[in-house]
This record gives sequence, C-alpha cells and structure tokens, in this order.
Amino acid sequence: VKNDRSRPSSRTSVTITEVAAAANVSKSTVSLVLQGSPLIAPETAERVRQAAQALGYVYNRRAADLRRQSTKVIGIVINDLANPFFAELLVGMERRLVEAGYISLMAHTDESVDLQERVLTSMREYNAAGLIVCPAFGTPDALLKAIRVSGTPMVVTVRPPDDPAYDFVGTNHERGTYAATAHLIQQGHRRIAFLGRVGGGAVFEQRRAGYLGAMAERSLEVMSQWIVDISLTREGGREGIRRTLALVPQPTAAVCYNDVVAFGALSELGEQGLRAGRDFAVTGFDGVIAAAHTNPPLTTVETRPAELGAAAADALLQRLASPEAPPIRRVSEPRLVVRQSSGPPLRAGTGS
Amino acid sequence: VKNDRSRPSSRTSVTITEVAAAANVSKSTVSLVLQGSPLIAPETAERVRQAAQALGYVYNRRAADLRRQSTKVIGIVINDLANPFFAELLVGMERRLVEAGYISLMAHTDESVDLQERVLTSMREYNAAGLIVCPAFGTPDALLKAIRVSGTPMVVTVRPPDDPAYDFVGTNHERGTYAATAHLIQQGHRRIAFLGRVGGGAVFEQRRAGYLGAMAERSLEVMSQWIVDISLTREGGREGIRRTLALVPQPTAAVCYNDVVAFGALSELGEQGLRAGRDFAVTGFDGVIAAAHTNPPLTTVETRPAELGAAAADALLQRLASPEAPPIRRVSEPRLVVRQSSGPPLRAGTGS
DNA sequence: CTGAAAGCGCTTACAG
DNA sequence: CTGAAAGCGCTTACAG
Repeated sequence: VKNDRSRPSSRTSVTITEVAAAANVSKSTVSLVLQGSPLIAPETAERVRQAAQALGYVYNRRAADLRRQSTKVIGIVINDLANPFFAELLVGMERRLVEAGYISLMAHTDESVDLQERVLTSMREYNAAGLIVCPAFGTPDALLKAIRVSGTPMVVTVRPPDDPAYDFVGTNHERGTYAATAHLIQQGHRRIAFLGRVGGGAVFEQRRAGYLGAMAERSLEVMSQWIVDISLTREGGREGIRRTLALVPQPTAAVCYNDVVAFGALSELGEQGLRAGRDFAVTGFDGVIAAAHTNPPLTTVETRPAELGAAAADALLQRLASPEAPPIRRVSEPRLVVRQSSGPPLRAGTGS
Repeated sequence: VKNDRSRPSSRTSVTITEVAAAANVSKSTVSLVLQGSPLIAPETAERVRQAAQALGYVYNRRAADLRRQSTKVIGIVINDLANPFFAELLVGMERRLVEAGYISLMAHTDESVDLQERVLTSMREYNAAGLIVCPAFGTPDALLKAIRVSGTPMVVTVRPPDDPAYDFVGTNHERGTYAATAHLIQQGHRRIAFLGRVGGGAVFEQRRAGYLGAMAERSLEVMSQWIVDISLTREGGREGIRRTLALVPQPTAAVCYNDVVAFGALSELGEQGLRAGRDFAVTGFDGVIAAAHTNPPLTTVETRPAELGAAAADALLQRLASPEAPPIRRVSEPRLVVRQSSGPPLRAGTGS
C-alpha cells in the first residue's frame, strides 16, 4: 500500500480510499458496501468490511452528509435545564430522536436570548435537519420568524408563539391551573393565592387565567395581593409562602406556577412548623417525577413531560417527512393528580 | 445573476459562490471576509457582507470543517439525565463548552451500554473534536479503550475507569460518605444503615467504603442487613426506609447513596408520620440544588455538580490543546453540608 | 457486479 | 489586495 502517511496512527483518519486500496476495489465499491447496497457481491463486501475493520476505519458521516445534502442531526434548544420539567422533556425528545436514527445537538440558553440566538445560528451552520426549541423568555418573534422563513423545519414547544403558523407542541396551561384551583375550592378553600412570576409571558398569563377563571366561576373574589410575584425557583416558592402567610386575612391554600415553586413552598411550610395538606394546601404544575416523592407528596397538574418531549420530536419528524403540510398544533390536556399536599382547610367552610 | 435555481427559496442553500457572484469577487475573497481576514480591503469586505445578508446566506460550517479537518463539536454522553445531579453536571459542561466556542452533541444512554455504543460511534462519525462521557453501568473497558486508542480526545467523568490512563474528572466518593457517616456518629447515632445498590460498580464500592471506614474507626459494628440494597431512585429510597424501619434493632439513621435516594427516604418518613432530623436521621450525596429545599432541608455531601461539569469541560479543552500531555486526573474533595435532616437520635447515647 | 469522474461547500497555499 | 486551482471524504449517476 503506497501511502506517504506512515501508518494511520492516532488522529490521521483513514478514508474509503485507503480501504479501497487495501481491499483492491474502487472507492465507489467501498461506499456501496458501507451503505449496505445489494449490488455488491457478498465476497467483495466481506473483503471490504474486513479491510475497513483492520484499518480501524470510521465512517465520515459529515462528508457523506455534505455530498448528500442532508443530515441526521437535530438541534434542541432548552431554556432552563435546571428545572426537572425541562430535563424530563429533553429526555423524552432525545430518546425518540435516536430511535429514529437522529442525533441531537443540544444547547441550554438559561433564558438568555442572546445565547439562544448564537446557538441557533450555530445549529443552522451545522446544517441541523431540524430544530426543536423551547424559547427563552422574551424571544423576539423576528428570530423565530427568520428561521421559519429560511425553511429550516422547526417545532416550538411548551411556550406558544403568538403566530399560529409555527409547528407547536404544548399543553393546555389554563385548563391545568383551572383544575387545580377548582379542586382546592372543592376542598373548602376560599382564600387561595397564586404564586407565579408576573410578566412571565404567555404561559404565565394562561396559568393565571385558569386560576382566575375557577375563582370567578364560584364567584370568589380574589384580592390583588393573592397574586404573589416571585421568581420561578424553589427559593421563589419559599418566599411566596412567607409572603402569603403574612397576608391578612391569610389565604389557606396556594396554586403554584409550577412544581419547582411548589417544592420550595413545601420546604418553607415545613420550616414554619406547618404541614402541607393539613395546615395549608398547595398544588404544583408539571408533574415531574419528583412531585410524587416530596414530603408530603404533591398534588399537581400532570403534563407528562417526557411524553410531551416525545410528541415534539414526533411533530418534527412528521414535518421532516412532509415539508409542505399545514402547521402542526398539538396541545395536550393536562390531568390533575391529587396527592397529599392539598387537603381541606383546618376549619372547613371558612368564608372569604 | 445567472442561476438556474430560480431564487434561493426555502431549502435551496445559498453558497459562497453565489455571494461571490453577487459581490463581483471570487469565492476566495468571500471566504476570507467570512473569516474576518485583515487582508481584504474594507470596502470589498463590506460589499461581500451586504451581498451575503441580502441573499440570506448561512455559513456552511460542516463544509468548512471538512476542508479544515477539524470541528467545534464535542460529544457528551450522560447515563442518567433523570437524576438532577447529571442534569446539573450537563448544564455546567455545556455552558463552559459554548463559552469556548464549541457546541454539544448530547446523548442520554439511560444506563444502556448498547445505546451508549451506538451514540458514541455516531459522535465519532460526526467527527466530534472530543468526548466527555459518564459511562453507563457495566461499560466494557474495551469500549473506552477503543476510543482512547483511536486518538479521539475523551474525558471520563464521575465514574472512574480502572485504568489510570484515561483523563478523568470526578469526586472523592469515599471521603464523602465517610464525612456523612462520621457526622451521624458524632450526633450520637450508633446503628446507621446505608442505602445503596449492591453491585453498582466502583462508585458504590467507594461510597460504601467511606461508610464502613467511619464505622470501623469508632469501632462500631455494622450488621449485614444495614447495607440495604435498593434501586437508585426515589422509589428505591422509600423502599430502603421501609426496610430499615422494619429492622430489629432499628437503625436510627441512614446514609443514602445519593440525593435522589434521600429524597425518597424523606418522603417515606413523612408518610410514616416521622420527621427526618428528629425521629430519624438521613444524609444524601451529590448536593443538587433541590437538596436545600426539601422538607426538611437535606444534610448532604456537596459535590457541586455544575462545577464538576465545568471542570470536565476544562479538562477536555486542555486535552485538545495538548494532545500529548500526561493523563489528567482531577478528583475534587466533596464537602458535607449539614442541614436539618440529620439531628441526634431521639434518646441520644443509645448504645449499639 | 464494479470503476472513473464529477461535485457537495468550503479553505488554503500559491500567484500575481 | 484578489483570483485560480486543488482538495477535504464522501455519493451518485453513468458506463461497461
């Protein structure tokens, strides 16, 4: 074998040209056997495979993709991986994607729109076949629009864009908090707080709307200070409970924006010597795995994050298969799961 | 502009050839301005940029990388993203990597060695410049070795391989459980259980060794049934507590393999009407963010997962910079953080 | 059943 | 300061 690079050591990659030489066939033949083409005679194919193996050949999919004008990589951008909801969502989509033969380019924006823009262009420069994005707070519509116009298949997830032209997979936020609030009312609560982040975008609006809707339906007034503005973290949940307990008259329950906030609420309640579900009721939103194993276990709105992620992946796969199909829009109905954090108020029937 | 493709719509990508034509320069010039070369006259550069902008040109980094024989993508493989420890680890490494101008190809193996092998080859086929891997349970040494021999830079993290030839970034598991156990003993506990997964590999061995070491140092016997074999999940933690409470004589404390197990333990204790920290003591391991906000807050061994991830990324970056340097080995010292889940036994001083 | 040739979108010496 | 040419590692008609 004439080859000026003395022996393909470490970083010098061996190419099909070299295996072709070793197997005494042409590049074309090697390429064909690598693709499992039935055109090649079994013995030839075997010889090629042996040669490839012996040389430690690794397929250069990048080169193949360049030539073929396609890739099997999908870009995933997540806004908040520290929240288990998004971690579970990611797990669900990534799994579905590998099952379908794709691999994921993943980036975490941590709610930074600048970072989001950078990673998105990077993914497009790497020719991602498609994109799944959970937009960071305050994502300019122009960004999403630019991608859509460029023709790169994209599904937006969790946070619905204003424009219905996007492929979107999410959950019905309003129905979720409606169910949680209605449950609390049914348990006998009348003064119910809502812990969330004011100005948190469409998702916040929708979740609050569900809460307000349920209250209004039973003709329960809601005092403005019951909408407690906190950061959407466990710390925020703690603070929210502290502020709620300081209110006069004191609410007896709180609908939390999400599970992470509820976790903080549960923790703070414990520190105050109160037992959630007995002394004060709390509900979460998301239904992350951890919610079933808090102390006490959390009543929450189950959105099945992993399934949601898989659904987003499916939507993208579908879009890849039919680029011209009308916009996909899948909004799942969340389900309230009653556990122990949401018992009736201490003296049931306390009026407002 | 003569161009048989009528107008670069949707998926038809525009190339440097087209912007070259539009700007009346050669491909070379376009390439140079794209790279920010100072060789090009400012006016020319500006003209090229305008043309690129106008045509909606997106840089094809894949083609550039192919030609340049390098990439800016790093493969990350994680064994268990459902565990917040790994999610936080991932966040730490991904952030550091984007800061350094890389983008991450991420895959979750869910402890499947088969899947792990597939994603690893996929990453190499895509010419990842380097790899960071948290090996799945039971990863054959041959797999890691094949990668090392191939010359692809790789750092192994969290789970130490037997062979010291690998670049490795992790934490001192034995010191961690030693500290947790010693703390419990100091609080007055004598009968202390260890909840973990027997046969869980090197990490389990090390964590158990720390527990046994601390017990032996105070000449405390450990009954074989105190080593409770469970799955490493919240469910496992619940079951572990149930089995521990059924033991005679009953242990008064439990060192948990990790935080997730401890979360389950806390939850189960609550369901049994017991208060962790008062009626029974528990410690965790990892120091995930959630540990500070459980009910009650969890005493745990803090490993600073995000920092660990960043350190793993740094190690890889370093390896990329000096391929021939001797193996990197960074084992951080974890720190015990005492919170409320680990108070003294009900009647302090109870003998063994 | 197999090979020679062209081309995917870039970069990089090398001229001028 | 700019252009022509070769080449990165593949695939894919097209011959034979």
